[in-house]
Parts: sequence; C-alpha cells; structure tokens
Amino acid sequence: MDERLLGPPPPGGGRGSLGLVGGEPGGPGEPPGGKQDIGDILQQIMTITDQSLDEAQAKKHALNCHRMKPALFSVLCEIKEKTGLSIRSSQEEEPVDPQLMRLDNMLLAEGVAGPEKGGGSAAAAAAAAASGGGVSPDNSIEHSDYRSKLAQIRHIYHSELEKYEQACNEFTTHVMNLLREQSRTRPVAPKEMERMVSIIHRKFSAIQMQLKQSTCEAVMILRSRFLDARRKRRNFSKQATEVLNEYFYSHLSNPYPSEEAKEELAKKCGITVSQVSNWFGNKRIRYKKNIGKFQEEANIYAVKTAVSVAQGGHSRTSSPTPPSSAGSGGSFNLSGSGDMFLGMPGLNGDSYSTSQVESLRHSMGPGSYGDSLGGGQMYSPREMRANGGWQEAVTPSSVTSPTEGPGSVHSDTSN
DNA sequence: AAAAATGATTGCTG
DNA sequence: CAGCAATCATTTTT
Repeated sequence: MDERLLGPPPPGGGRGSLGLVGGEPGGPGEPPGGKQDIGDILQQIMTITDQSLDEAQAKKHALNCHRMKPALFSVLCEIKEKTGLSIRSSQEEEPVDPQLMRLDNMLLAEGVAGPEKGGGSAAAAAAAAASGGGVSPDNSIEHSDYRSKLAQIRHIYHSELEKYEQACNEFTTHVMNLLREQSRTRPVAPKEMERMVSIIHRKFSAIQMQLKQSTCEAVMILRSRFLDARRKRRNFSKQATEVLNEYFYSHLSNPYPSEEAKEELAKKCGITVSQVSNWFGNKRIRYKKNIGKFQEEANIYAVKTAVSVAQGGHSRTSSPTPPSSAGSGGSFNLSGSGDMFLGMPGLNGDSYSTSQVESLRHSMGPGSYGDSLGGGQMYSPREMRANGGWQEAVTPSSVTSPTEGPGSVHSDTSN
C-alpha cells in the first residue's frame, strides 16, 4: 500500500518523502514543514489504488536491484550528514496546551474522565446530604437521571477516546512500517522516526481535544438542564418548611438568622445554607408584603412553639430554639396576638388552643423577652439594628389584608 | 386551565 | 457582601 512512497522521487510530487528525511536543502525541518509532511502522506495514502500498487511494487524491486543503488544510498547518507544539524533545531516540547489542561481538569472534576464509579459532584452532594441526616430522601432521586445521562456521556466519551487511541496507534504503526521500509532505500535515523511519531500524536491529540471540548459542552448543557435548581425546583419537605417557619415565627421580631443559625437550619432541613438564606429572604419579603395572609400561619407556629415550651419538653434537638414570643416585636405583633383569636378558624381553632396561647402570652409578659435570650443564640452584627428596623411601618391596622375577610385587626388587645 | 404558592435568580443598594 | 424587590420558572392548589 505504501510502496508508492518508496519509489524514486517524482519530479513534482515527491516532496513528502524527501521531507521525511529532512534532506530538502532549502527547507530545514521546522515544525510547519513537518506538518506538511504528514498531510502529504495522508493525501498520498488516500489516493493509492490497486493498480498503482503493482506498479510501485515493480519499481521498488527495480530500484532495489539496481546496481547503482548502493551508490545512491551513500550519496543520500552524505546529504543527510550535511543537513542533519538543521533537523535538530525543531525541538520544541509542546508547552502542554493550557486549554487542554482546562478541559481535562473539568472532565475530571465532572467525573467524566475519572474512575468509572466516581459520580463526581453529584456523588459528593448525595454524600453530603446523606451525612446531614435523613431529612431529604428525595434529592438522590433527583440526581439519578442526571447521573445516568452523565454516565451515558462518559461512555460515549470513553469509547470515542479509545477509538481515537486505536486509530492513532494504527496509523503510527503504519508510518513506522513505512519508514522502516524506506530505511532500506535511504537513511532514516531513529530520531526522525520519533519525530514522526510525535507529529502524529500531536495531530491526534488535537482531534482528542475536540472530543473533549464537545464532551465538556455536553456536560455543561446537561448540568444546566438538570442541576439548575430553578428549572427543576422542588418544594422543600414538609418538615423542612416546618423547621424554617418555626424559626421565622419565633424570631419574628428579628428574622435574620446568623450564619451559624443558618447552618444549623440547613442541616436540620437537609438543604443548603444559601437555600436557607433564600427562604428567609423570600419569607421576610412576602410576610411583610401581606401580613394578613400569614397571620394564620404565624399563629399556628406561635402556638406550636408555645405549646412545646409549655410542656417543658425540648422537642427541638438542643438549645438553639429558645422560648420566645411571637409577639415580642413591634406594635404589629401585639395586634397579631389579638388577631390570633380571629385568625384561627380553619385549623385547630378550638378554644382549647387559644386559651393555652392566651395564658402563655400572659405568662410571657410584655416586652421583656427578646428572642433568643435563653439559648446560645448569636447575634450577627447587623441584627442589632434590626429589631425596630425590619418592616418598620407595617402596622397591621393599616394593612388590613384585602383577602382577609374579618375586619380582624383591632389592636386594642387589652380587653 | 387558571390561580396561588414557592424556590431561585437578578439588579440594585448601602 | 447581605438584604431587598422584582421577576422567573416551576409546583401545587383550586
């Protein structure tokens, strides 16, 4: 198949084979020249046909038997000797393409390039969730088809990579064979062979890079499709919202959990800290926007805390949910407690709970209980100014919610 | 199917 | 950089 290359250099088209030995007087073997060589070879291989094969075979044989052959060989050697120095100059060691490094790193991080089992970030997240406590059984399910898609990508990636690898090796062996064959006709130093191999490898690694690139893209798309929480958002579990609401309403006067508190809440709810932050952000603003709508909820949670406190039981895991009044804050809170009785209709609004709450409220007395007095609650610096600061002007009397049927708010709770 | 609820994002502010 | 406000994109409820 390759014999054609071995024939006597054709007047015009033989540049390729000559280039291989670096014997071209005018063209020292600089890198671009090398690339040209391989291109030519490829082209020539492509154009070989069966009939030219026979022809080449014959020519080769003729050449090998030619009486002048030894002479030709020695001449070539001589030429090569003279020009051999120039070939050495082309020695740059490929500065480890940073782009490729980046791609590699990413693929590795994404678990595409790594060990077969590694689930990458997904596995890490799942592990984290698992260790956090069994509060969120649903998020591993959420990742499962993400993971399967990722595995699919990884599979394709690996098989493609292998294909390329194989093709590269195959091609390299071909070229090596070819060079070996040629070495009978003309001098070929092992150095040159190496050079050819490295050139080939470079070519193929360029292709590989493309592969990696597109794999990266696919992963990114997948990621944004599945991991973008906004797309496939799931409501928090019932318990989670419960925990969060509990905290919110028991710190109603200052619903700004410190970093530590957020972390704890996050752990308890099986969500991330930033999710806790989001939740509180949303909650604050939505609460403020329409207090009436939340009144009921507020009461429920107030009762909850109150009851749990009254029973003396620490149903909460440990210290950090101190007894606190839902009504310790600004004026609206007072009215809130007044509204409590009106607002209880739907759920356990029987007199039983209300009386409990009332007694509790009385027992707590006015004012003196800041939130988080009891426990080791940390105040974040900005929390200090918040007490009067957040949702300042929201006096319920003015905010009679449009959706709220009963005239509700009479802030003269003194009855 | 429409409306409400809800978690996340974005731009802006201090 | 945390928080607010508006908004988006879903999910849940009606």
